[in-house]
Amino acid sequence: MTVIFSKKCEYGIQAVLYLAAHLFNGVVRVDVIAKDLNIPKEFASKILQSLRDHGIIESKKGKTGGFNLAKPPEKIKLIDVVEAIDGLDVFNTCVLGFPDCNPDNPCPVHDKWGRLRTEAFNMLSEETLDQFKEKTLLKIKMINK
Amino acid sequence: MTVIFSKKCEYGIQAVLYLAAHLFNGVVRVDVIAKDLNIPKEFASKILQSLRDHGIIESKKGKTGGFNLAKPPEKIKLIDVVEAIDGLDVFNTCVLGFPDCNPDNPCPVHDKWGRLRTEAFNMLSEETLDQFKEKTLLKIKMINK
DNA sequence: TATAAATCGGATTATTAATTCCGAAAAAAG
DNA sequence: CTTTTTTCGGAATTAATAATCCGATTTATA
Repeated sequence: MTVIFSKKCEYGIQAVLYLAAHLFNGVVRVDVIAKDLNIPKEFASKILQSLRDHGIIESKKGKTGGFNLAKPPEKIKLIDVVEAIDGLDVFNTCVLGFPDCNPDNPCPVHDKWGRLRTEAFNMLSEETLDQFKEKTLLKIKMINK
Repeated sequence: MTVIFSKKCEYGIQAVLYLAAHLFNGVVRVDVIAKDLNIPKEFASKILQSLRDHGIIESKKGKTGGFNLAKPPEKIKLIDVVEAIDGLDVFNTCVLGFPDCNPDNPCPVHDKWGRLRTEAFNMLSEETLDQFKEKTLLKIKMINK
């Protein structure tokens, strides 16, 4: 096994990209999102609720209910979703699991890995959701083909 | 939660680095390794057995038994340990969990992430265990201080 | 050859992550 | 105001990973 983000986080990112790409107007129902992204519906529901609690998306209840982004897509970054669901520990914890890995007491790969980690963090922090729209639409179109 | 390598793999890497740094001659007992690295003894035992099955380390049974590297440290890379325990899926699977993520059908971060992933793979493939000896010794000295 | 000290390996337990179930509450529409 | 359709939220279940237990086997040594 090897994971970078938890399933929750992966699905959360997918869902947020999805919502950013489906900004006509109004909300999208969980079952639609879940179907389009191949996410178990009830699981998607939980994840969306959690993203709502974190202020990234918002929900409308009742008939005609569903979810949409809480802010314009230019104001949301992938790192926000990661932070909300998995937290930012990957970017601070030793890859090799050594205790107290820090510049004064580094693990054998501390420096090299640190650089990679920073690049990864930047990658998730630099672009905003609107910049992923085209690619997201293309990808989603392919999922259920 | 967020993980890159499983605990098994983290501990496995630590143990292999440890053995490479403790190349006097002869084997090291599991309980010594486990104590020095703060790994639960029985768990360490299982992981070492698995690394032995993969030909990375070897074991000597009975009194005066223990473990040592199966090959000289110049011939072992960290990626070998990763491959043996977690496999190489992280380097081939979509970070965002999208299905069928490949150049023809890329996820929104496919290219950028691909580059990072390659760097990570190289980092684990370029250096051999002997090159980590000094750093490993320093680190281990600090763990139980 | 008996004893002590180690690994071996299979089974079990514990913990955490992933997923599902379901009744309650909300809101639109007939 | 009743029905329909949706989110809400808490509990339960399942699956995967992490960790432990323990008796059997191996080997050195007294």
